[in-house]
Amino acid sequence: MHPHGQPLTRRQREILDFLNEFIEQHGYAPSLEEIGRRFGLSSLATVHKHLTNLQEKGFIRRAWNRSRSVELIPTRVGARALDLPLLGTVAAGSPIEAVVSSETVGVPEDLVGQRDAYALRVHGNSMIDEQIRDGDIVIVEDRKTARNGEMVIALLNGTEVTLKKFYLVGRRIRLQPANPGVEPLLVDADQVQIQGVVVGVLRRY
Amino acid sequence: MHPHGQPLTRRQREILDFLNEFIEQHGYAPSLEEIGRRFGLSSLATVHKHLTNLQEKGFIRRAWNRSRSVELIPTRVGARALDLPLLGTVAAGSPIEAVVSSETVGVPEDLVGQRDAYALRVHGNSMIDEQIRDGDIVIVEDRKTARNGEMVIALLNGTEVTLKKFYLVGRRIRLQPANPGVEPLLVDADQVQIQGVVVGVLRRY
DNA sequence: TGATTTTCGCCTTTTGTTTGCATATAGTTG
DNA sequence: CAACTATATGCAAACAAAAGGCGAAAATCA
Repeated sequence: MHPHGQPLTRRQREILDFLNEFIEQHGYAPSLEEIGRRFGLSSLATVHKHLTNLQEKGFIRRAWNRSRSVELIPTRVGARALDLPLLGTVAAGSPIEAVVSSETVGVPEDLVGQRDAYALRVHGNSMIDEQIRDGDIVIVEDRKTARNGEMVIALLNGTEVTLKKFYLVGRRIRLQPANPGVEPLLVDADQVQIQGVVVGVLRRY
Repeated sequence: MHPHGQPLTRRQREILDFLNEFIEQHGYAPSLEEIGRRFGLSSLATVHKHLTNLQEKGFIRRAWNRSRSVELIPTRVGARALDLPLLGTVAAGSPIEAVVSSETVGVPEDLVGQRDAYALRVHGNSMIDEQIRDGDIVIVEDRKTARNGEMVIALLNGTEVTLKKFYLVGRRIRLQPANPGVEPLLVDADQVQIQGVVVGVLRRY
């Protein structure tokens, strides 16, 4: 459970939580006074002692006598991650907005196979019935073919790009929206081009 | 979160942010005077010292005595993934089944801070209203404290472990289930222990 | 030459460190 | 159990060093 050394006391845990939160928010560490104020401690010596304890237990690191120099010691890094390009935004029914920026998203490598893949940010709640919400990132495997039930990025008539579920019905293709209120599309196979298949979803809170 | 060397102070962070923003907008770096004007500094020596500090900490690079020569050192070297332990299965209302197996899950490092975290597999569809479905993996940051609206792993009376949304109401804590049909729990603060906060969701198709 | 950057003292504010003392609590041992 | 020990937690004050700041002069670049 704890990749670090010894277990923490309640107080130490609270302080560590605060450090984590503060650094996350501000981009720099709190001063001893700020820590003390947060916990109602009137003496900086107390805070200093706590930090020393956290350091000895291996949870933080400090430079000597340096302002705001506490650093959290990161958890072990093990697996590799792929840096997939974040190609744009997609919402059911509207075309992908291509993003010029070279934004990338770190993705665990076992989420995507050997093939090429990219990421799209989901816009709107139209896929909510597939448990995909606004802001989520979908991992798309770059494939031209799909199997029944897979969620695909489909290009219709060379213009419209949508995110729908894929079903092959005879010689036709049914594209089922995630939203049950919207009618499914039934089109000829040569009018739709599969751009990719959704293989994963990533959400951060 | 900081792939660079040493941590920054507040002022240094502000100046670095400004550099970042300025270069982004103009395509070239600001002069010392422009930096000083932005922060109300009347002496360029002050600005120069700040830049020197930022350089020593490895955040910027400068050419000697050349105008507007500050360059930002790219912040992310490469995407890594943490190998988080898959500690067990959780379903709202039922305790976590601890899994002894040393299964791990690759998680993009920017999904979790630098703090301890672990993963839980979600069982059942009781969290479906939070767009979390059966089989999803939630990333849990190991924290003892939570803020309102966060989804937490809560230990009740030392026995029952549930996944609920956290709200602090006066001296009490309201634990709101994801399923709207289930009544929220209102308990004293000392009867509930936060085991962690959900910071991300991972799904593969 | 003009616009910038560097360097040099000197100052104030912020921040971390240390020392001394006190209480609570948990674990250990006679 | 009582006594002992170690650790965690806390306060207050004194101290030292880093960070932040100033103005002016020197050095460079274009």
